[in-house]
Formats: sequence, C-alpha cells, structure tokens
Amino acid sequence: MTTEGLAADRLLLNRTSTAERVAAILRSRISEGYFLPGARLAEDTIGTALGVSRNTLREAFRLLSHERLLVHELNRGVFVRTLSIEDVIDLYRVRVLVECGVVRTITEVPRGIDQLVAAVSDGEEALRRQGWQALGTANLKFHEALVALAESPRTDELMGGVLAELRLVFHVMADPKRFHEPYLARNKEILALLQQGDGPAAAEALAVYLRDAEEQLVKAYRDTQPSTFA
Amino acid sequence: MTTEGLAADRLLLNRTSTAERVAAILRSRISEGYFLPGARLAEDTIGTALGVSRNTLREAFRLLSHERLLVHELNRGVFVRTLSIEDVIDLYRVRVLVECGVVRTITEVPRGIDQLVAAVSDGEEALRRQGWQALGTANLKFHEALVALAESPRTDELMGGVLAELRLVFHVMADPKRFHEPYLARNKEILALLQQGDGPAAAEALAVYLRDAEEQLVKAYRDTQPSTFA
DNA sequence: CGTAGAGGATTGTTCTACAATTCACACTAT
DNA sequence: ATAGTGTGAATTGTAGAACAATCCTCTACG
Repeated sequence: MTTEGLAADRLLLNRTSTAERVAAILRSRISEGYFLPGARLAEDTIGTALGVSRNTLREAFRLLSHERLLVHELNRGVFVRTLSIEDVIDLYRVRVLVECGVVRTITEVPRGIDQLVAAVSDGEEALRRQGWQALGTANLKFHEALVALAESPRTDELMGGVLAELRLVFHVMADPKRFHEPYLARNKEILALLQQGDGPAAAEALAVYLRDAEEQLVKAYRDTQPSTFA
Repeated sequence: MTTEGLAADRLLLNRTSTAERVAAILRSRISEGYFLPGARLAEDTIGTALGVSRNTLREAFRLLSHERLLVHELNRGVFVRTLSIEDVIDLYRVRVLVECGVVRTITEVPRGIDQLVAAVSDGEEALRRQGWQALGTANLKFHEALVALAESPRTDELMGGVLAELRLVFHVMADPKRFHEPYLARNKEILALLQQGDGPAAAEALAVYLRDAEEQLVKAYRDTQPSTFA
C-alpha cells in the first residue's frame, strides 16, 4: 500500500477548531456586509447567538483582528474595522507594488490564465443580471487570479487580506455600481495583453487602472467618511 | 489646546494586554533561538513559567501562529515552525517581488537613506567584532530599511514577517558566519547605487543578490534538514 | 450649562471542570 | 522477534463561573 495520493485528503480530514469555524462565519458576515464597519461585536450577544463560550469567541476575535477585519480596543471590545483614507492609499500602494510586480515578469501565456478568463466572464454575467454585488466579487476574483500567477502562497495570502480590507471600503460607499462597472472592460484589456504574453504592457495598463481606481475611491470615500480623526 | 503631537504618545499610553506581552516575550525568544524550530510549547509548562493562565497563553499562541512563527496542530499543541525548502523558496519569491519592486521605482536619493547607511555601518561594526549574530541582524535591518523606502505600513509589516521567518532558517543552519559575511559588500554596493538615485540598477543588483542568497541557502538547508516530508 | 460622581454594563483574566484526542507503553498473537 | 492491539496517562479543546478593571450613561449638584 502506498501513501501517494493521500496528502490531498488530509485537508478534508483536518478538522478545524470551533474558534476557527466561528472566525470563518464572522469573516463571511463581515465580507458580505452584514456587520458594517464600525459595528461593535459584543461578546455576550454573539457568544450566545452562536452558542459558544467567551473563551472560544475571543480566540475567533483574535484571529480576525490579526487579519485586520476587526480592531480590538482594550476594555471596549472589538469593532468591525473602519478604514481611514490613509489605509485606502496604503492598500493601493501594496496593490500596485504586488500586482504590477507579478504581471510585469510574465513573458509568455501564463499557466493560471483560465482563472482570469473565468473571472472576466463572471463579471459579464453579473453585468447582464445587474448584480452589482456579484460584479464587485468578480472584479476581486480577477485580481486574486492575477496575483496567483506568481504561484506564491504567501503572496496569495497577503493579497487575499488586502482585498478583504478593500471590501470593507466598498461597504460604506454609496453607489458600488458606478464604481465597479467601468473596470470590467479594463480587466478584459489586461487579460488580452496577457493572452499575448505581453506582461510589461499588461503591468502598465494595470498601473493606470489602479491609479484611477484609487483616485476615484479616495474621492468617494472622503464624502462618506467626513471626519474619522486621522 | 491642540491635539497635534499626541499621536506618538498614544502608543506609549496604549496599554497592551497580557496576551500581547506574552506573545512579545515568546516572539523574541524564538527569534533569538532559545526555542528552536520543531520545539513544542506546552501550555502547562510555559503557562506556569510565565505565570499566566491557559486562556491568556492560548491567545498569545494564536497571535504567533498567525505570524507563522508557531504552528498549531489540533489537540497536539503548538510548535516552533520548521520551514520546508518550499517555504524558503517562497520567502525569496516574495523578497524579490517586494524588495526589487520597491527599489526599482526610485529615481532620486530617497528619504529613508539614513537607515540604510546605519545598517551598513552596523554590519561593518559587527564584522570587526566578529559578531556573527549581530552581522545577521544588521543584514536584516538593511533589507527592512530597503522596503521602508516604500513608506507603506502594510509592506513593512509583511516584510517584517518574512524576515522573521527567515531567521528561523538561519537558526538551524550550521555556519551562519560564512553565510552572512559576503553580503555586506553587496549591501554597500546597492546603497551606493541608491545614493546616486539609480533605482533600476539597484533593483538589478538586488535581484542577483537575492538569487544567489536563495541558492546558497537552499543548498545549505537541504543538508541540515534531510527529509522533512514535503 | 457644565461637571463630578454613582451605578450598571462590558471586557480582562483566572480558575475549575470535563470531553476529546493524542501518545507511550505494555501485551497479545502469529 | 515483530506487527498489531488495547489500555491508561497526559495534553489540548471548550465551557462556564467568578471577580477585578475599565468604560459608559445618567443623574445630581454647583
């Protein structure tokens, strides 16, 4: 008997702790906007609602705080993170650095191109159905697939976190439709360049894309969050 | 009364929880090699040694697990991370992506140049005194200062973690002296290029540097860690 | 109108308890 | 001998109670 193909099964068998499952629930609730930025997550309320002890819940909170989705204020509790304008700017600085850096080095049609194609067609589907939430998701998926081209687990995780933070920004914006819509065409353009194996050109297009998105986002964000004290 | 210069004081006043202080202690112990990769940190032992409850200690463990310094195995406890060769390769992939990406965009003498100068002179000082541990630290400091040129908190944090992971690799290596020594001159060379404001050239030198370091490290690491099962 | 203080609510931390799981070691059967 | 089996001790996972520390609200007083 060999143990060859069993490595994959290990993840299935790998039971997770209650704290991690709780964290997963809260994470998706936050990312879907059920808990909005600034909302307080009281230990008592959430603990009884999910039927877990304070110990376990606090472990989950720690996990999410470290992912920057929650902020922990001593003796005050945990809150869904509210990003400042500086945060948004920093997020885009990282995006430019990483996304463009990854794309730039590409010289032939990359292996993970299918994921990019899938993300674009997801976006078109969402546009037809007027599903703006789905359009935003497809857009993030596109960029996640972009960094996946680096085939680096740590880079994937980093950008996963960055994009999760960006979702927090979208949730406090007035009109996500108008924001996400125009970028579908630009994703398509970048995809086309990559299908030609022209990484540098794609990186250049991406840089312009990100610069525009940041500017627009910062402008829109400044309105919704008038004075958050730095 | 203005609230201008109080932002800095906030960190001082910002009391940390016991869990964070415990995490800080363990973090430095790990980074200085007191706990070597693979070592198990038992809740009971460490809890009584530091005089904190299991709950608090577990919170500290969570923090460090998220920083990848510890791995948490369900019902088995936490262990100091043992990096695989794949990890080392991935770490260098991230380093190339981020460090070179940051340096490459520089077109004039950057603001944070002093830190780089300081790191190089730290390295020379360590070399004179034959302090190999200090030489390694100075080297990491140099690269930390390099990414600091991006002036992006998230990038700083990311690379802080990456370099902390690399320290784990160094601790299981036989002869850190021979490894660190030759890179001091190359740091100096990169610094010189940056002092001329030539980012692209510095990025190129850095890329070669990192490629060499990775190769050497992987080779040395493969010997000390013969078969860690993937 | 502003301020000080009392009281209640919430979090920080420890402790105890028990279930679930792993690990080490002895024991059996071939 | 050796592989497999099983038992029990040790450790982690989770819950819950308890109390201290801190924050928030609201009232009363100047």
